[in-house]
Amino acid sequence: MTTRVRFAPSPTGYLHIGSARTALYNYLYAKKTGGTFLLRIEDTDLARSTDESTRSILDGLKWIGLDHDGTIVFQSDNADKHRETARKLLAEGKAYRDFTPKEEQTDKTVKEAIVARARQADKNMRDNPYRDLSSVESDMRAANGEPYAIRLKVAETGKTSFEDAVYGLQERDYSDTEDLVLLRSDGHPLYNLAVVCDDIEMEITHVIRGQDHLTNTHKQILIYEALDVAPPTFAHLPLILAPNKGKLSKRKHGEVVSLTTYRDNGFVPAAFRNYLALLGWSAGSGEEKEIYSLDELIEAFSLDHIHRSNAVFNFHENDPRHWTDDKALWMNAEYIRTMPLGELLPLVKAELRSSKLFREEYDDTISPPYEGGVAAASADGVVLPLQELGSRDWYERTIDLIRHRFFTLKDFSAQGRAYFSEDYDFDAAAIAKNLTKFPDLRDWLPELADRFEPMETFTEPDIEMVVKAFTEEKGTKLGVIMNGARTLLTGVAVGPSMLSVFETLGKEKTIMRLKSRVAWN
RNA sequence: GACCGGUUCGUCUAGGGGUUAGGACACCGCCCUUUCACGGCGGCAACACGGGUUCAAAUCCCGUACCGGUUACCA
Repeated sequence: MTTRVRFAPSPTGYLHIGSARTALYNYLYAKKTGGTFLLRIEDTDLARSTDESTRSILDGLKWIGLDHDGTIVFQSDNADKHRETARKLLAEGKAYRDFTPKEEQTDKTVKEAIVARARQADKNMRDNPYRDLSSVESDMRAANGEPYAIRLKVAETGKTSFEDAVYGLQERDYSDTEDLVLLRSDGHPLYNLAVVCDDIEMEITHVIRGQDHLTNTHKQILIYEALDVAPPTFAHLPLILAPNKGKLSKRKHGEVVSLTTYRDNGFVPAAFRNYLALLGWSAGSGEEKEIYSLDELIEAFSLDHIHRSNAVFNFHENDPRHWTDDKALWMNAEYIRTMPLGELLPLVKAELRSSKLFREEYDDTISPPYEGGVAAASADGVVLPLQELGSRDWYERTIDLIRHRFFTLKDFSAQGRAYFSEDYDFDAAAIAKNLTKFPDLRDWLPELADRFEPMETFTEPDIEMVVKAFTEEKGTKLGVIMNGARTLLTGVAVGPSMLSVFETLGKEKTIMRLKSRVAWN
């Protein structure tokens, strides 16, 4: 029997990172076992489900690279089958009609009711007066149009048990499980019924989902048993918690919990996927690897290395530099600086495009692509100065140069803006540290520009000679000139070797910016 | 309250009877250097607590504490 798993989100908001991780684990397990990864949208809560949420979930899955197999199942399409199943159970005497009038409740009153019920100890789960109503009377009252819900008739004694692939043997006494409602009095099928029916119909072999469903599982097993169908294997996942070890929610924690936030804030999908995979699972057995490609994850993944304890997602509110978990940020930086340039380029292109910094000549396909680390050369093997390279070569080499200190793709258009536009901002701290502190630079930098003017080849060795001679002449330190120039040329205090910056920007821009007075005012 | 889980550095984790308790992130220091959030080297830092079992417990058992989940005619 081949493995069939499903990811079954309810479209009541954006894709939560915890859900994204659940989807990832399902995907990894399917790929690992050569199985099928299905997608089911659990949209039976009509009041809260929205198409927009569905779209956002689909976008998120696509972004993080989890393509599902087969067509998407919308649970609401199966409502008739769910109702039929409930009626079948009723006809077989495994469920009963509950004529207790429905209480009108809001989310708030429900929570209050749960707390209130908690206070009454030793509640008997079988005290429903309609549980043992004769079928004759039940049928009669129903025929009279009296509204009723259908509840599963849970046996008086016994227990449900199953072997969870993560948490091991799970047992629950029937006396701890109520006669759960299968069908609402308005005919609407409820979650546990719908899930079981759909999982049976979709021939799901492994249910991999959050640990918050652990107790639901006992109810669902009861339904499987009533239906006389063997339940699938269950694997429950530890939860992802907020820094205070509480629930990670949109209400409380805002957009850090939404997958789309990471897409919109310059994350490399593979990096975030890698991070998520390691939050609740590890390869074990002394493996000290952190960076995993998708193929490596599939290769290493197994249910028995999923952790049992919840993990804290350690972001820092009100700290822009640590706005999300440090390890996620680090991993993203790691991907940006080490991934093959060819894979990074499309991501950077999208970022620069959205900031209107991308120019079509960067895409010029006439010149061969820059491969990273190797200087571009003309046909006869002579290394060409950068400014003589084609636009595409210049662009690709520049991206390769500046990516080493970037944390997100946003940095290419923010800190990296000066490489692509004349319209860039100056960091106040950088100006204070590298320019205003040395007033002489006000005259020296334009003067340095004059020294560059007559240069025929504007390459690193030549530039170095000119700058060094200039520094000695002025009797100052090389750092003063270099750092001042860096601030003026790029607007920021950090970046690659200054000689590469000069060469990358080219003679013309270098001269122009050195003479500019903008930063000084 | 009841039922069910969980507890190794600040965080993610390895280790599951004998280890100087390992790695990663963060933080700190040194080196490299014209700057730097790159790179190199190093440092700080953990087995929740109490009993037992055992020659030996972070590891097995029991209890306590704390944290989490569930307890809907929500999903």
